Amino acid sequence: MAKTQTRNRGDTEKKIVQAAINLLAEEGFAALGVNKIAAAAGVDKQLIYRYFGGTEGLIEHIAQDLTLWFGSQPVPQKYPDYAEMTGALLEQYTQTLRRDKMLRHLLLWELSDNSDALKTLEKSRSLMFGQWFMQMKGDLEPPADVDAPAINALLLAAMHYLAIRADTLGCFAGIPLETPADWQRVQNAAQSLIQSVYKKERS
Amino acid sequence: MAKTQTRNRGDTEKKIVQAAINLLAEEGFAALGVNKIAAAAGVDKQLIYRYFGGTEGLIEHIAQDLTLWFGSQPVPQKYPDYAEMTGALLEQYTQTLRRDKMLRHLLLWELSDNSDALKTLEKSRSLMFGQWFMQMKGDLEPPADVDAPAINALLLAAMHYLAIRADTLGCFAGIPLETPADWQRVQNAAQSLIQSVYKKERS
DNA sequence: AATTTATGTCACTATGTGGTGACTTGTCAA
DNA sequence: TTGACAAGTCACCACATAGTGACATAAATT
Repeated sequence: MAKTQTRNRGDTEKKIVQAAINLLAEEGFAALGVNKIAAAAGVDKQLIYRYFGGTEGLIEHIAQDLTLWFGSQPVPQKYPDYAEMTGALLEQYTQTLRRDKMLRHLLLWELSDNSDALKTLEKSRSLMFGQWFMQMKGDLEPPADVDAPAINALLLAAMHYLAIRADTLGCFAGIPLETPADWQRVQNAAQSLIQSVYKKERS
Repeated sequence: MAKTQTRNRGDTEKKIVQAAINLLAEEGFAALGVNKIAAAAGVDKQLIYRYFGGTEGLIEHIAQDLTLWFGSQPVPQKYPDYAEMTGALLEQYTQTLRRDKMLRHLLLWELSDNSDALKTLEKSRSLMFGQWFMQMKGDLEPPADVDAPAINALLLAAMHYLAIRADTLGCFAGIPLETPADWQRVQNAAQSLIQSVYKKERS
């Protein structure tokens, strides 16, 4: 059989990182302490300090793993105009948001904590999102009389908030956020906003 | 001089509640522990257990104070149509959101915690907001072909997210959220969405 | 004035957290 | 085979948290 070592730094490092990611995905950032991570990894917490320099170092280390995690977005297509492209992007992104509990935990974490580790993590994630957007955008341009970046930010922000909120309250402003039908309604509302603001008049 | 008692349950109860509210306003819900509240109120924590039954009971007790706190919204006016009214409402609410750090802390708390106390707090706040909305709405009606409640929820959700996010990251999706000019841009984008979706065609 | 009630104070337990020094032991090279 | 270094283990510290029992004293009641 293969040479199985009882002591292997690389393996335990992976175990620690994986335990932290799982913990974040399942219980949220509040559970991300040295003790819990060590317990979840089946490892002494001393090793977290030795190999990563504590929780902060560990977070910085898993940042790249996380950004890669979210980098696996669907393939870009060609869209007829800016409105269609924005609509498709928002729809896709919202579905990802609804499926990936870890992403929601991460976004909530960004809202709650302002440590340096989180800032770098947000920065790289934001960068990767920007690249994805540019890829989908292609050479499409929004109408000159609307502030497309601000409008995109508004709609993304709304989806972020509603997705996080669905985990705890399950509704917002009288709009339920539980069933797929509930979310279809939200999606439709967002699409109507996009359509009307970008195609309000085709002179 | 007035009869000043050194021992007065009513006074210390008020001190405790006020300390909790101040703590929430300044440091957020993470600081809302029995120890910190007692220290801030200059009172032994034992009294918190005796009078309120611990932190949870205290939270339920201050819920009404908080809802009253946010109930002091500006006077409603008359607006020509639904779009104008919605726009004014969103603008007013966003300004409140930007000014009141405690409100932001409360909203973040609602996203992070799903205890029963928070649910009741959210419910009463939501109810009060609904009344305020109805008061501003009057007999105005949105166009029949748009899902106005969902659109309102989207825009409010966006503002919630951006307001909370401004406290930590200071920007979102490439849109800065620091200066009044930054926020004016966001407001303009929201207004353009409202205008276009409600007035897309006046056939 | 005496007594009872309730208000306030203190000390303490139990638990969890981040963090560190000292120790044993496996692994690999000389 | 032997020695050295790294990997892993354990015991501890200091601190903060929630929660409780026992006690002193001010205030109200008799």
